[in-house]
Amino acid sequence: MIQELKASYGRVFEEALIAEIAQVGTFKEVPAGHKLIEIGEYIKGMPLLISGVIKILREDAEGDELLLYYLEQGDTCSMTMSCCMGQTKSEIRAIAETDAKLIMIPIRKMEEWTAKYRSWRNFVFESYNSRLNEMLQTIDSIAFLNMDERLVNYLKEKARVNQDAIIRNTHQEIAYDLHSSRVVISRLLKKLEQMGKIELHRNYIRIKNLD
Amino acid sequence: MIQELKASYGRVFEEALIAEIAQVGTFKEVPAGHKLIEIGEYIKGMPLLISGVIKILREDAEGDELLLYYLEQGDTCSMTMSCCMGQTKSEIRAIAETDAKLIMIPIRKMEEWTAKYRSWRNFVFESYNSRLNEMLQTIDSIAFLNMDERLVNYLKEKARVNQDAIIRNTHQEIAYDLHSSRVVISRLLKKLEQMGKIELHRNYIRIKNLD
DNA sequence: TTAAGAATGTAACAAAAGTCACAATTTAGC
DNA sequence: GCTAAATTGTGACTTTTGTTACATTCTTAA
Repeated sequence: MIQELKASYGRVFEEALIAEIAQVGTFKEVPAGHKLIEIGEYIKGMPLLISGVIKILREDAEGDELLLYYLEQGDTCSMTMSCCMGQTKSEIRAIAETDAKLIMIPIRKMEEWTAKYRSWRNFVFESYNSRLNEMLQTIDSIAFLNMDERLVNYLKEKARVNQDAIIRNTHQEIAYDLHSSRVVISRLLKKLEQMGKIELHRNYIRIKNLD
Repeated sequence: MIQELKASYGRVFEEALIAEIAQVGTFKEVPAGHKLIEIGEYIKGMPLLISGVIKILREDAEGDELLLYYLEQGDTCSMTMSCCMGQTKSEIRAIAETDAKLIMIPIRKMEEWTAKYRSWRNFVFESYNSRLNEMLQTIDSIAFLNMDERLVNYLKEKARVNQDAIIRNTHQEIAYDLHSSRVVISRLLKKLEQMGKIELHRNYIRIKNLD
């Protein structure tokens, strides 16, 4: 565990903190598709992502979903932090987008380390920061863009986090993430294909040029 | 200044911190409509809101606006914090919704107090927390609700923060906040009036019953 | 007092997104 | 192989939202 910690967080945390994390943290490996946190659940610990991608979703009362953002290597879940602090239930769902490795930190350590380690404070603040900015981007998308532009951004972002020009999703799954309907997504994807920007196949989409 | 600080933050901060704030903070009083922060500006200090209401807006490249949330007594601006930390430009615009009193804290004190005062740490975390949750609510509104429901929520929230059943705005101003068009808002307001939920007047709206 | 500007009301139309229905094709399990 | 389920394509239609145009009323400033 120490090696993986150092690889991902060696430049972020000081030695002493790394050692503490290795001592109290528990290593966890989850497969793609695994649900890490469900809406309404109480949080057991705070995750530090070592490798892989986690997607964070919001859901409304009717069960309609919306993709908020992705967590990548070196990220943690601010929502989780906020839940830990207030002892409240989770407002979001977290699902492994790819196979992922992470380290779970017990909640009680958070406050302790915030007082003790400057690097931990910076990490926590920067993390909150990134999440706030990602939320702003999400808001920009749904407030200011049409569905065709949101779809293009979605495909780009998904290709980026997975480092793969092939999007392995059905139209229905994409529709869920964007909180739209399958028919609408199929229609817009077909248009993108006709423009030569993507290639459509069953169960996957090849990105050719989305600029 | 000490009295006002104690009234708003006496139960939040310990004595020693209150004294420090009084020492290094500068008191500021601004009228309704005053612009506190503009998008792209660098932040000079961190505001602690003593009284009044501040509205936080997002704007896209074309200049289209969207109301994100309101800050009330006891709140601070997490966006500002995040900007201070990273030395980046502001992502949002802040405008006084009512006359407001606030105390500006120099940036350099933030990191110092985070290490020194437990109550400051809690305050900062809770503040980030509140803002994340408000952003989530904003996302819920624009992603999951139709404009008529968003309008009702807007009127309710505005009446709540101003503690006034009279909304002193033109339809155009409401349209800007909701990122819609004046005609659409007029149309929906007229419907609400016909349902007996509000009364329309020139330059103001009286809320009768929005439940 | 009067003209200009601001605010609101409203009809007609256009665009974006969602819904329904059903066909065609592929895949998986028996 | 065969059937059922999953996936995609598409036409027709509805709903929601936005746009354009213009009338009416109120306010303000010359």
